[in-house]
Amino acid sequence: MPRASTTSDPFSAIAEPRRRHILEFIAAEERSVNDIADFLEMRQPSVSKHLQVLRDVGLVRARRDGRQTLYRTNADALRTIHEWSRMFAQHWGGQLRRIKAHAEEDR
Amino acid sequence: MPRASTTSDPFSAIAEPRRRHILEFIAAEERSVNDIADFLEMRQPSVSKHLQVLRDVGLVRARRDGRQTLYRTNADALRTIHEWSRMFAQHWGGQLRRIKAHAEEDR
DNA sequence: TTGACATATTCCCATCACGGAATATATAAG
DNA sequence: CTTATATATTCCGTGATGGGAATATGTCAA
Repeated sequence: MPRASTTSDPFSAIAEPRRRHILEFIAAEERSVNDIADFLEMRQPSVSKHLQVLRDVGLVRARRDGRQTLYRTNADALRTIHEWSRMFAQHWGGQLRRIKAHAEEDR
Repeated sequence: MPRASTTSDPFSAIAEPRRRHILEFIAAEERSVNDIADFLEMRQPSVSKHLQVLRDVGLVRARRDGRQTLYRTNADALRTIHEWSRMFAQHWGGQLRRIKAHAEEDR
């Protein structure tokens, strides 16, 4: 049986490096499909398909602006992943101070 | 082209729900292969194969103890994922902000 | 309408991940 | 050494994945 469907699980969606790159690029501000394609040196159809996957799992949102479609991250969905990985924080190495600092941040 | 090899990237490794379950189960204390298989109701070879993947990307460590092999999480590796998802933290709770900012709905 | 631009979708295909079953290896006990 | 237990590995079949190419859809301007 193959991996969990990429269109039903944020963890699978970010398994693809290209999709992580897209998320990183649009994190600061919304971008059009071609902006993404140009910056990441990908073909437009490939970008559109990745964006569709990211939309299906709720990791990005889209907004029409004339002929363009602007995409932005839905950071709240990425929070799921952050929370999950946080489960292991108690075993992280490093100073207690750093762990405390993270605890404060996540509040 | 398929997804990035599951044996080279922690993000791909945790894309599989079973592997996340394994990580969750052994997070508290190290466990043997059969303990994992019993608890998660999986076949032993399947567990061994998933553990091998997790070892290859450094997410778990193994220790021989007689006939058993005890596995534990390498939480520092999971920290990579935590840090990556933290990149989007500045936009968390942004749902309300966005609703205020844009009256128009997505697409 | 026609044409240019922007994005989405469809089809094809090589690749690879997963589970199942069988088997191999390793360690301990008798 | 032989046997039982614990885990690892191999082989196979099925099915999802992502890129490429072509095409479709959508939007604006003249």
